[in-house]
Amino acid sequence: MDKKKHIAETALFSGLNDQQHEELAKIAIEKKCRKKQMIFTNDDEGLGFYIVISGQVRIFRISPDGKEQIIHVIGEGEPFGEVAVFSNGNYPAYADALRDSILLFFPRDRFIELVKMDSSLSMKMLADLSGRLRELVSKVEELSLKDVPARLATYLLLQSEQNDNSDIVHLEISKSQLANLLGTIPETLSRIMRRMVSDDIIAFTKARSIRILSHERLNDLAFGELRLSRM
Amino acid sequence: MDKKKHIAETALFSGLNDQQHEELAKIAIEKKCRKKQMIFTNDDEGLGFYIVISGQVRIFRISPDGKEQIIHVIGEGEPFGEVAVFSNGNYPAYADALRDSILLFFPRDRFIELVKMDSSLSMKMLADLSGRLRELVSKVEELSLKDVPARLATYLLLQSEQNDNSDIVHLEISKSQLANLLGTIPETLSRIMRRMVSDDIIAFTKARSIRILSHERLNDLAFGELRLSRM
DNA sequence: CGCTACCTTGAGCGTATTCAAAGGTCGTGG
DNA sequence: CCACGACCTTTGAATACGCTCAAGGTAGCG
Repeated sequence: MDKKKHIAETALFSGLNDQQHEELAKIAIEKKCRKKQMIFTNDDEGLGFYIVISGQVRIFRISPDGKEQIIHVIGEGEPFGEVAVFSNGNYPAYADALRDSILLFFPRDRFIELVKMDSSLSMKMLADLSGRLRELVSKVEELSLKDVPARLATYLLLQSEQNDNSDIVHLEISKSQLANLLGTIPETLSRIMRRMVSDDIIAFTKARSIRILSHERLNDLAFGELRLSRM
Repeated sequence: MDKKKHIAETALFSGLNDQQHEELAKIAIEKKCRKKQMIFTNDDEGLGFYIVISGQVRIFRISPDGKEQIIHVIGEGEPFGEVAVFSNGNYPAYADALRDSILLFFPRDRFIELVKMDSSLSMKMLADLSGRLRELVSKVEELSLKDVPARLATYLLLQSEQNDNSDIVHLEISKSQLANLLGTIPETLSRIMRRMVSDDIIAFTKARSIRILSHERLNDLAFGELRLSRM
C-alpha cells in the first residue's frame, strides 16, 4: 500500500509538504479489520490514533446497562482516536468497524515526536480537534433541544449538503444504526420516516436511498417550525 | 492586576516556564464583565479565547425556537472559547457571565504566533482540547442514555469527587441553571430532588447545599441500577 | 418592607420508549 | 438456484417519562 499517497489525501494532513507526508508515512502502520471487529474499547490505553483508508468505523459509548450511543461514524479519509494521543489515558469511547476496513495507525509516542518538531502539523491537529468539538457541541444541542423529527431532518439536510445539495440522500448506514446515531430507536425512526413520506417531504427510491421532495419543509422541520401530521 | 501570576496559576498553562508565562502575559488583555453580560455570541468572529480569573461564565447554545442548553459552566482558572482560535470562523456557542467576572483575553493571532513557536504550549492546547472533547462525549452519553435522576446523580457525585469526596455538595449555580445544564427544566429537577430526599439519598442543609446521605445509592442511581420511588 | 426572581407543587398532555409480533432482505450453504 | 437463518425493518398497543401550563410559596435584595 502507498501510505504516503493516502496520507497526502486526507483532509487532516492536506496542505503539508511532501517531506512531512514522508515522515508520517514512516510511522504509520497499516491495519485491516473485518466488519464488526472491535478496534479499541473504553478501557484500552490510548496508544495512538487511526485514519480510515477504506471502510467505515463507528465510535460509540456503552452505558452501564448496556445501551449504546453512536457518537460518530467515521468515513474514508477521516481520523479517529486523536483524543487519546494528547490527553493521557485510555480512549474515551469504543470503536468498531461497520464494514471491512483498512486503517492507518499512528503510534502515540512517535506521532507526538513529529508534532513537537513541526508547528504546522500541530496546527493541523489543533484545527482537527476544534472541528470535532464544534460537531459535538452541535450534537449536544440536537439531543437536548430538538425532537426526533428535527434531528432526522437535520441529518438528511447535512448529508444532502455534503453531496452538493443533491435531492438524493444515500444512507451510508443501516436505519438501526441511524436511529442510534440520532439518539433514538429503530421503531421510532421508522414511524417518523413514514410520517415524513406521507407528508410528502421525503420519498424512498431504493432501500437506502431517500429523495428529498422539499428542502424547505425539511428545513422548517429541522428548525422546529413545522410539525409532522399525526396519522 | 498581575497577569503573569494568574496565568501561571491556571491549569492550562501550568508546567510552562517563567519566560513562557511572561510572553503570555504580554498578549493578555484584562476584561471585566458584569453578571448577565454577553461575552460573545454564536455569530461573533472568533477573535481569541478567554480565561476566567474570577467569577463564573456560562457557555450555551440557543435553538431556533429560543430554548437554551448550557454546554458548560466555566469556573475560576478555566479557559473558554479556545475552539474559535484554531478553527477559523465564529464561536460555536454563546457565552455570558453568571456573575460579575474578570477575564483574561488572548487575541487569536498573537496567541497563534506563540503556539507556533512553542511546542510545549501547543501540546498544552492539544491536551486542553482533548480534555474538552472527553467531557463532551460524556455529556452526549448522559443526555441520550440516561434519565434525569441518573444525570443529577452523576452531577452530584462529580461535584463531590472534585471536593475530596466530601458529603456536602455546594451548588455553584442556581437550580434553574443546573436544570438547564442537565438538559431539563426547573420543575422536573425540583420533583426529582424531592424524591431523592424522600428516599434518603440526599438532604438539604442550606438553600444551595446538599448532603449526600448515601454515595452508594447515588452511584446506583447514576448507573441506572436503582430507581427512585414514585411518591 | 415590598419587590422581584427563584423555587416548588399540581394537573394534564405529548412524545418517545417498551414490549410483542410479523414481514423483509441479504448472505450462505446446500 | 433455492432454501434457510440471521438480522433489519415495520407495525400495533400500552406505558412512562418529562414537558407545558398555571399558580402559590419562598427567599434575597434594595
